[in-house]
Amino acid sequence: MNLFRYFHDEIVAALDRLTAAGALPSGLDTSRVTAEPPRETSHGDVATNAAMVLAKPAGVKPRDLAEKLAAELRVHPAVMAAEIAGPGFINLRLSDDFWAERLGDVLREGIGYGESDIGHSLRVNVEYVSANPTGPMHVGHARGAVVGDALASLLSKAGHDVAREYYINDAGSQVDVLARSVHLRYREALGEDIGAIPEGLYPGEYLKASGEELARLYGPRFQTAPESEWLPLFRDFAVNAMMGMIKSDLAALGVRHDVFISERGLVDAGKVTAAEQFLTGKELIYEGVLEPPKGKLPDDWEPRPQTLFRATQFGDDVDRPLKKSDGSWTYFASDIAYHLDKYRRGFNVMIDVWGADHGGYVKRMQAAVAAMTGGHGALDVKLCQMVNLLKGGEPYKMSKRAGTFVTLRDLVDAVGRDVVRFIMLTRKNDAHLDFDLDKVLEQSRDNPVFYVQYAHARCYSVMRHASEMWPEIDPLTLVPEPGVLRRLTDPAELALIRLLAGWPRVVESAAEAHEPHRIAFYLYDLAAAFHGLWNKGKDDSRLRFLIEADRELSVARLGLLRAVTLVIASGLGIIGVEPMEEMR
RNA sequence: GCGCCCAUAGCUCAGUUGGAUAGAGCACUCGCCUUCUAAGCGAGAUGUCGCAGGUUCGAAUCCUGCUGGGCGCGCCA
Repeated sequence: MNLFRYFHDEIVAALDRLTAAGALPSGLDTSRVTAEPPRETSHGDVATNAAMVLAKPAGVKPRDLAEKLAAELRVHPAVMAAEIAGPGFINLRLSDDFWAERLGDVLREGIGYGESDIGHSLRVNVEYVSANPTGPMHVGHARGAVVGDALASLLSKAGHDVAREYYINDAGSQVDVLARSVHLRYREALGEDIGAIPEGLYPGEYLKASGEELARLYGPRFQTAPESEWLPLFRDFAVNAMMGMIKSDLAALGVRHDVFISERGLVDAGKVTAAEQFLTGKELIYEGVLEPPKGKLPDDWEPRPQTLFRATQFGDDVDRPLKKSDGSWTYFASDIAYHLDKYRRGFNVMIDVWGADHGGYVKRMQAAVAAMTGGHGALDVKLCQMVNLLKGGEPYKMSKRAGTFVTLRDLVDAVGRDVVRFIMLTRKNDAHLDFDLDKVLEQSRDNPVFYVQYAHARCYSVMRHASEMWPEIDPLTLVPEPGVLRRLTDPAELALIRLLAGWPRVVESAAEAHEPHRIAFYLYDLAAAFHGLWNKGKDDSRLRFLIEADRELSVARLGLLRAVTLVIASGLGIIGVEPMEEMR
């Protein structure tokens, strides 16, 4: 239950009653009425702007409307007080019983607490990673991988039917370069001295294994053969090998995809041609010559007729080419086909997670989606900014001399999957992220991964103690009676309950905004509130969780602890991090 | 030159889709602390929300124009 959604509905119902009683004119638009947590907790539990938003259309003064609405809301059994404040806010204070019931919700619903149906099982397609199959993934890919994976989990939790996709760019010239690079390694494996890797080919050592494998499979058969005889064969082999490596790296990060779509597969199936014909049928394609970019003219620029898509009709700055001069499709053309394919597979909502260096590509893709779906499909692109690797506060130098760079696998091996995943969500996706290899392993409050994990582990520690103290109690399945939970009356305890009760709203709003980082920030806040309560117990022994002389109060507090573990585990589940029960 | 993203406390960043007196951590100052798990706790101070206009009951948030930084700009993906 999202209690703010609940009270929003209660407020609208109260307004309807006022309308029915003739106190308000009929036909008021209540779409701008909100029910939110007040910024200042001292203002109460739920604040609504209803009186301010409706005063003008209703032709009454905000405070007069607020008085009537507040009186109506006070009738609600959970509303202890409805106060009018500021320019016309109504602040609701909810009863302790109400909060005890919300805590009961957490305990009854367990790990599923916070799940929502706002997605209405609508299908959403999240495409992420989609790294070129030409080499191992680097640190930058890790961010997109985590953001996409967590976003997919988040949308799922919010009630969407989510597909996680990876688009394999295996049709462009880059994979031909890959094939040639592997052919060189193949000759090397056959005993040739290949010398330095020529400019323009991939120099990485990781291609040696593929070269050796091909040498075993084919012997010297293609050693001096013309390119046309081996290129497709070597290309497919190498792409497969690279995808195997990428999938294994992703598995190390705990990132998974439901579907892998091959660009070449789309081309071979004629889907790019079909997309072009579809757009041609809408008269959105023409042969034309583009203006050169102003200010910065490429050296070899010359006017050239091209097959262009009328992107400008859909908000882009210029029309965009679909074909290269050799007649093959541009990446854009096959990406249009890919997104049309997604749409035809039933995804009206598409989310792509890209690196920020692809930012200039967003408008044309959205233009294409708008054109192909007649405005019925929506594409949201999440651009992930760069990750700066640091060590001890200093930039972490990659060793170019050795030809190595920091791969995703290196990173996971160095600090662990869970750390990588959590840290990647400690900034919103469009902000630069500093990743300090030392700091993320620190055991301190500055390290959010540790701080959240430690809160979870501390709860388990107390629950273990409780089992020793009262062997008949199972803290892991405990659901205390409402009357017992009502014994939680300390302001710090109630604040923690309020935070827990806010979890469903966090899930919903983060899902609506497509912003998984909000989950990480919420978990940090929750951990801080829990640690704060713990620390109060140091000063005041009456606030310790377990009080041997008061079993009932201890049971209530064990319920609170269990709720904390459930919500933390639920949030970490979205991020893809394993909650720890012990941190020794 | 054009487009997109960003600009919030000394530092690193949140800011609930337009709400009330803009928050947290670090650093700083002053106290306390040897534990239900140690990786500390409490209190204090900190702002031209880049600048200038506009929209309205109300703007860090939306619009316009500047300034500064990042990314991109026809056959790479």
